[in-house]
Amino acid sequence: MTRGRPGAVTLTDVAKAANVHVSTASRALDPAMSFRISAATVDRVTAAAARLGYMPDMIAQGLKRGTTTMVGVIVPDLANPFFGPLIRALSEQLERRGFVTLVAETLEDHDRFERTLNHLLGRRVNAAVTTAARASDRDLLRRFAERIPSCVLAVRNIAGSGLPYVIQDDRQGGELAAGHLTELGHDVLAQLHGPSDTATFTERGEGFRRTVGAAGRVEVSVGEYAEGLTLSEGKRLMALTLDRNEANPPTAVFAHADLLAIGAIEEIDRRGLRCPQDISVIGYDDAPLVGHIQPPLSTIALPGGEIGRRAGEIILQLIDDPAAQPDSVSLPAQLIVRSSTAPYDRDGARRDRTA
Amino acid sequence: MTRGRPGAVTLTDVAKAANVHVSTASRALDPAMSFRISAATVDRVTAAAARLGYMPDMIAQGLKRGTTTMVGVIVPDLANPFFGPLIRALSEQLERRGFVTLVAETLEDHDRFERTLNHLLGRRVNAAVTTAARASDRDLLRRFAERIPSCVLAVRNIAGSGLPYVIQDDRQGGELAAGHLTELGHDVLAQLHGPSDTATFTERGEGFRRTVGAAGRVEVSVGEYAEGLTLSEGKRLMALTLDRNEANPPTAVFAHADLLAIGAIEEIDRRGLRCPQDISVIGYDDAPLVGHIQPPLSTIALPGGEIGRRAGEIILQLIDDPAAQPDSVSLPAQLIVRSSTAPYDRDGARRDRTA
DNA sequence: CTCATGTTGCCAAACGTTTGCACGCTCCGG
DNA sequence: CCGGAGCGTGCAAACGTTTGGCAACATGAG
Repeated sequence: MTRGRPGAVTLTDVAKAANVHVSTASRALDPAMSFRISAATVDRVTAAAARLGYMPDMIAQGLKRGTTTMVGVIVPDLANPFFGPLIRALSEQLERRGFVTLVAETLEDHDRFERTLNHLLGRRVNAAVTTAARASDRDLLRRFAERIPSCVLAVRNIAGSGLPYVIQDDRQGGELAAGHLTELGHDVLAQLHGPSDTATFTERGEGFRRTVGAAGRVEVSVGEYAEGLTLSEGKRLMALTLDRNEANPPTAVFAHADLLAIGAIEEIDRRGLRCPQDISVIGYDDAPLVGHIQPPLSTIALPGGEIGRRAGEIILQLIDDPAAQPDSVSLPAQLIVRSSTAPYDRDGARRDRTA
Repeated sequence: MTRGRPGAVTLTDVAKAANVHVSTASRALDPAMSFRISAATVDRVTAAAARLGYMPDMIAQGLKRGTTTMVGVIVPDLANPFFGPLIRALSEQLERRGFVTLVAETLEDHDRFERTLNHLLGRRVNAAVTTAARASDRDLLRRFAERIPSCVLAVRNIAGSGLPYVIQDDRQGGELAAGHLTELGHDVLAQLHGPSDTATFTERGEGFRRTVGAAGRVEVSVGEYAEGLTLSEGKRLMALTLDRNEANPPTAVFAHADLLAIGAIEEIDRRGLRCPQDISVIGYDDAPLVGHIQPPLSTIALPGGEIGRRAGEIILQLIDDPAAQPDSVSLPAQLIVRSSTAPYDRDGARRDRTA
């Protein structure tokens, strides 16, 4: 016995009402098939369907057609405002073609990532885009990609996965951040590093480190990574950075995410220091609202909407032609200077230190 | 012919590998049914399933069982950071029981809301929670609720829908805002009103208006509503409020959402006025980060996470027992005073006005 | 009048599961 | 030794669709 929704009107009901066979009804309602059916019949069926309020059962349809018109999107953290615009752009893009979006969160946890992937697999999604992949997920991802018609990586690329991606040039982002800070005259800098094991962040880190080195400045490091892109991790890392470098404190820090940056500023405030006068902080993402925080955050713009949109395009392209080899895209990074970064004030700093 | 995923291993494959009938395999793998099957067989089937990497097809399962273990969640605007924590709490709650979350966005648009509902209906979701319902959606919602086993309204209640809800006492929220502002000595106040036709906002408006009236203060109104909870709408409404009340400008405004408040502050800045010295602004939601903006936003806390969690609980309760009459909940509002509201400075204001 | 041709709609199988029913076996008491 | 109980398993129908194949019928040409 089935627990079918009471009152659910099925195609059979429509067919009966229109006095045709269910298969005829099916074809009449399918624009791609209705050419085989006489106009009169099509009208009759359409009318009956409308009258009864027929609504195709996507589940049955999915079973038969092998396509569920669902796409999964995996993000690390739904509470990070950066992902809102990304998800929106993506689902807007897909909705136009009748696809619906399944969102899931990993919280940077490998097991959780795997569970999520399995979930999507079991639900036979037609496509998936993940913004949460880490290097250790590579094999997982490959097995996964074999069984999902189209997968794309967004924001975070995984080398050797063979999957198309839509990312930003993270190295360039790191370089931009470093360039900005060194131009402001900062001599000792630090990074608040995003989760290890993720190309996105190692690239940012690399780009930054090299540029700082090339400029003859010094980077102090605590060798710790954020475990998530959250305020509290930002505070923690900032505290660590300050505590472990009392002898030679950095005057500028590059946080790999806006949320980390804001947490860092909070910690700076808590210690009675000021941003940007005592310490400049630059973030990454240009998430919504960060231009309004105190102080308005300088950051590297990572255009979530654009990324979502492009990822959607690739998905669609792949769905139309599974054999297509879509071009991956790497967007240029863009520096946004606001007020959380300021020139290094040698005298001001000295004054504070001796006060 | 089917376009089934290549390499998808089905229950039939498992059964074959374990030398049992497919029905036996099905039972062996279902904890609720496996008591009818001998331990040896269960082991054999489980082993085979593991070996082959079997993964049940939720689509087929959904078709047969009439349950898809999907729940839809409808929000007005994914770019509003308020909803992140809500969605997270909800999906965390549901994930534990194997449900997966479908998110959709309405952008405050009735047609879009209807399309979304139909989508969810067609996909046979087991439950839905909407945070985007408006009064004009009531009938739609009722028809919908008849066909979805469990529906709950979150954040926004719809009178007469008969659906359980998880909201906040919005009237009290409005009262709190008004109380705070009048206590600070403001004599002429204004509201930046959320979308019309939505109880949530009319309640907030009512609560505010009455309290202001009871305190003998005056509320100037532009009779316009925000069309969405966005920065730009906040700017627009604030500009309107200032332009139309040049003779008697408000010194304090109550925005029905943090995003509106931030937009308002932006407009205030743009005009060379200062918040809170010239105009106090209080928001609503206590969305992530608003405590960090400039100036730190006073607001009424609307606990998204808590609401999501409670909505999840109700959903689960309803799923376990469709006849249950779950208790709706109305959370108390809480005033969060930060720095965007300040005492009315008669002299300062007069000085500015005559300057 | 017949036959090729084309149109229209019906039949039935299939997608991968679940589940009521019945079958066959073992065991045990009478 | 028979009969029923009880257990484990297999059979087949069903969930709501889609679709290849075919039957039925009409049309027009030879």
